[in-house]
Order: sequence, then C-alpha cells, then structure tokens
Amino acid sequence: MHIDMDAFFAAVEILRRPELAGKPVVVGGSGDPYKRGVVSTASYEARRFGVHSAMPLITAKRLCPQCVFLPVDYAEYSRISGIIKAIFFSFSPYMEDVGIDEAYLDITEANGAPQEIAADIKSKIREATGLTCSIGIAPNKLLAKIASDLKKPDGITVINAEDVKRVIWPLPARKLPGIGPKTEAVLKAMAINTIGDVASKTLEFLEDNLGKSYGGYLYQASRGIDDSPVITGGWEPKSISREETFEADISDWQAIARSLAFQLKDVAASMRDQGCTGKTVTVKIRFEDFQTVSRAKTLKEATCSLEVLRKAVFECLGRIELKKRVRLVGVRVSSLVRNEAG
DNA sequence: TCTGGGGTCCTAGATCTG
DNA sequence: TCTGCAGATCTAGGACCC
Repeated sequence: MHIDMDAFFAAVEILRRPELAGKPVVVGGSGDPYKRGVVSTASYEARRFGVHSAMPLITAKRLCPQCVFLPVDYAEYSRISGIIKAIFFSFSPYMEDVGIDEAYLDITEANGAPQEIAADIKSKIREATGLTCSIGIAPNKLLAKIASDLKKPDGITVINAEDVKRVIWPLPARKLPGIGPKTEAVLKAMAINTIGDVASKTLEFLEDNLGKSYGGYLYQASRGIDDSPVITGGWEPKSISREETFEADISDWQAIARSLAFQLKDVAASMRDQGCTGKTVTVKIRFEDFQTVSRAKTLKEATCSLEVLRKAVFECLGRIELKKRVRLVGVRVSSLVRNEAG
C-alpha cells in the first residue's frame, strides 16, 4: 500500500485557517511571491490556474493573481506528519517512511481486505486531522505508488499484476517513478511516449540508449516488476547540507564566505544532533547564469570539528574561480560515520 | 522570464594503491 | 627501476524525488 496525503502543505494551512477553504492557496518560500522561491504545494483550486510544485512563485502569481501565498512551516507539517505516521503504524509495523507526507505499508499480514483497511486508514486520518489522502494498493511498491496517483484527491486504487497492460501501459512515460523531465524529453525524441512504449523496447535497446543500470530499471519497471522491500526501522542520513539562494546575485567574496561559515555551523550542529562525524566536505556555487559548480575535499578521518571543517570549506572555495555573480552557495558534509557512543 | 532546499543515486574520468 | 593492470576511492556533475 502507498499512502500519499493530498496537497499536504496547503491542506494543513487551510486546516488552521478555515476561511481559506475553497480558495486557491500556494505554499512556498517566504510566502512573498515577489521574493525568490518556488511553489512547494498548490491547493487543487490553485492547480486549476496551472500552478504546480517547483514553479517559481512569481510565475504562480502571474498565472493566479488572486492566489493566497503562504510561507512554508515545516515544524507544523512535521507535527501533523507524526500523527499520520502513528496511524499508519497502528495498521502494520511494516511501514516505510518516504518523506513528510507519504509512506509504504506492507499489509500482507494484516487482518482484513486491503480495500477495507485503506478505507479504515482514511477515516482514522480524517478523524484525527481533518485531512484526506490517496491510497494505492498493489503487489509491489512501484505499482502501489503509481496507483495512489491515479485517483487524487481522496481516492483508493487497486492494481493487480494482470492490470499492468490495461491500466499502466496507456499512462504517459513520465508517470513511471524515476522518469523526470530530462528523460521524458529523451524518450519523446525516440517516439517513446507511454509506459507501454517503454515496455515495447528490448532490454538491449534501453541499456544502449539510457545506460546499463537505468535501462535495466526501465525495462523491469515498465512491466510492473519491482521486488524492492518495504524498509522499516527508520533511515540514516548519508549527508547533511545547507544552501542559500541570495535575494539578489552577489559578487562580494566576504558575503559568500560569511554565508558558508554560517551554514557550516548549522551543518555541524545537525551532525552533533545526529551523533555523527563526516569525512567529505563539498562547497557548491551557483552562478547568475545557473551554472553550478562544486569542489570537494576528503579528510584523512571523519570529524565534526568546526575548525577542521571550516578549513576544508575555505580550501574548496579557494579552488572556485568567482568570475561571475553568485546566486547560491551551499555546503555539504558526506561520508558520515555514526558515533558508537551516540 | 524564472528556476528553493534537503536529500539520494548514478556515471565517468582521475587518481591512488598494491 | 620501470611498466602495466586491476580495483578502490575520490571528484564533479547530472537527474530525480519530496
């Protein structure tokens, strides 16, 4: 089972401001459409104007001037997310958390028919939070994920193995998880438009044109084949990062250095909270023309020492030629090692 | 014209090591 | 000492996801 909350951020905002119900609501960035930021979630009313996730706020404002723009409030969404996840868990201990508003639930061993369980989950969520979700039920995670998207909002969709040709193949290739805008364009250029078109190609064709690993994945996925397990027991971060897009592009080295130092402090604090140290430090710079470069330094041993990390950050920064104005800077620590004592 | 922030995974080439 | 090879690791960039 794949459970996905409907327009989650917008729905939570409407919960605490009922006067917004039925209105086009956009949640994203600072909530000011004239400042840099993108849409995190648009309510279904806003989507009717063509507003969607990842769209620049200013574009959303142009498409829908009457939209209500709100800032992202992760603390509140996390609180509601905790309530929802506890409900999922009460139905099955085999729950895989995927992000703030969705999860996979293995209900193979649960009591009751899958559709009844799904209906029960939906009513429990509605009782506890007032929110709706969409649920997909299938023999594997891949098909469950595709299914949950088919009847949104507030739907339940069942896909069986024998439904793949009839239900999955007519869908646009983009509906297959892992196919994004770039791959969609590459496929279109080869006259591959639907998932069925992908499935009509040989393994050799997909591997030759899209790479061994990815081609192999698409070959299996387009046939509805997926044996990935539901991963329970939480998740360990592999990297911790911060980044900042400036309100206006800058060329002031000092301001760039200040931002990196500030971000690194935050990264180091997160590392301490998580009880881990890290070995590889990466600095990322995005220039005004959106060209993005990064430089990395791998240390002899993992550390969370601010001084050691800071030295590495500035060594990386020194290897980037700052010839153009800078739009974004970021810092990441990876190759994390969990402290035994933690 | 405009394009966030926090992540994961993959690839290809360079570099290190035995 | 030089050369070649294989495997591991590092680096930089890109695609994707929520």
